[in-house]
Amino acid sequence: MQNKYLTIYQDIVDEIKDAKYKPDSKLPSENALCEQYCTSRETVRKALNLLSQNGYIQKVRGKGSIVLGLSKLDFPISGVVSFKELAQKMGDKPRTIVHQLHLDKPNDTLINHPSLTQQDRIWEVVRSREINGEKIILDKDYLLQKHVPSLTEEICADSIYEYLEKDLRLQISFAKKEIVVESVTEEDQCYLDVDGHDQVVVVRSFVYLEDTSLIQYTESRHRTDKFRFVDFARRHQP
Amino acid sequence: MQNKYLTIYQDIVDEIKDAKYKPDSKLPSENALCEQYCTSRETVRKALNLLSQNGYIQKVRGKGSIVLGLSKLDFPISGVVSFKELAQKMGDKPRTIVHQLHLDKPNDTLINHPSLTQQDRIWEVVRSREINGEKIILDKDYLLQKHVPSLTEEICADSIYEYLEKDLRLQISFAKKEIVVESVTEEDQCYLDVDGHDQVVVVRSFVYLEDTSLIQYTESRHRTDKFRFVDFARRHQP
DNA sequence: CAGTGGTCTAGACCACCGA
DNA sequence: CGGTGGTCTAGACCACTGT
Repeated sequence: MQNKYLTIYQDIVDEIKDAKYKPDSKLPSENALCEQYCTSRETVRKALNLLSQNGYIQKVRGKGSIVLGLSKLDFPISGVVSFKELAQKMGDKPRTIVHQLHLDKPNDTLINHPSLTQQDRIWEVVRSREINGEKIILDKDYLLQKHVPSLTEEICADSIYEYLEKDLRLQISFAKKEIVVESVTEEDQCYLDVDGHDQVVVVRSFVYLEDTSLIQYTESRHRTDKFRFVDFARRHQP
Repeated sequence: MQNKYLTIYQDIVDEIKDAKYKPDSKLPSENALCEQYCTSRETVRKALNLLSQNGYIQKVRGKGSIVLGLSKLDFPISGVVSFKELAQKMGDKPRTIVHQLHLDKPNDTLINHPSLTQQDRIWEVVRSREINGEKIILDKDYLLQKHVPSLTEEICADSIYEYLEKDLRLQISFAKKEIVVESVTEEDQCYLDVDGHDQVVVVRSFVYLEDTSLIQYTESRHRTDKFRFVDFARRHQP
């Protein structure tokens, strides 16, 4: 069995999704949940804080914990999510076309990164993502060979993330992400159905492992008319 | 004096910014911090968790807390941030031009929102934001009069957020945000220096108070060449 | 007022890491 | 092995909400 507080968290998430706790209604009080789960209050509070951070509830002092409308469900991208997870949520038939896959020296973007030395070799992967028959995303991935010794076309056509986490047992921890709009390049025109657009949305991410070492740099280029980024943001006081 | 754990948090943030704790070095252990701040371990851990959530450190079990490179400093937008806060970080001279300010019935976007009734009246504010002499952002704000009884041009030209939080003492709690790219409208051409662009980045936000009631809907329309969204995302396991 | 969530304490045991 | 962070407990006091 896993953590007690994660169990409670998952339990309540399920109950919210099953509408046993309805939006705008209140969760049982923390003390009540302590009894229900036979645990201490701090443990219950850990679970509730997770629920709050992930947008399921809102805690109000002196009143209780209010269940929010199901914000999470229509979150295409938020945090670090892979294309496969995303496509599955959208219920479409995704297709991935691998255009390039080879080892190379670090490029200009990576060469100065502190986690890298000149000797490091980088897997360079270029893929188009197709949804409903249209190539709307161009993904350029750069993976450090010291963390990912080998890589095949089959893996790239499926999901690199899944391979990293399930097979290599690597723990992705966090990512720094930038979203900007840029002009289409020749490469975009070659690998995307640009459909007359002259700009693309570019999402650049540096992805890190639990020990804070860089494992991947990604440039994800989206056709502007198909791009949507949804976020749930708490105003942090500190 | 404020919270003990917030004090510790702020203290360490300052020390990271002053380079007393350097990137890739380790923070003192939790037990050491307990002694240093004369407090219990859970309190220290609360502060460290905040640091971790905000991208200052990365905790590694069995090793310690590693100071990350200063990610937060070059974050133009992340979470809920006002234009004034943003402009100040960029060190530019911002200017706000108020084009419209009046009370009206809820529009199509708001009419079906659960926090609203047909009787509610909405402050409608249209403003251009100018940086370095160019009008690059068009902000369309809709504020619920039941939460914001009165509004003046002076307030809108300064900062609505500051007025809400400092004067009205309202606690902004969270926001649901969407980012998409759309074609420029006539209104954009009228109030923005579109400069030949035919698309804008649109950030739509629903802003909520601590009691989960809606206070504001905002449409922020950015010239694509000046838009940049930076995010620090942790992969959440649960 | 009683009940709620927010903070804090002083312990405990565990899993993990490095020497 | 000792030191680290991760989890958990059983209490305590506080600030806030409603009635």
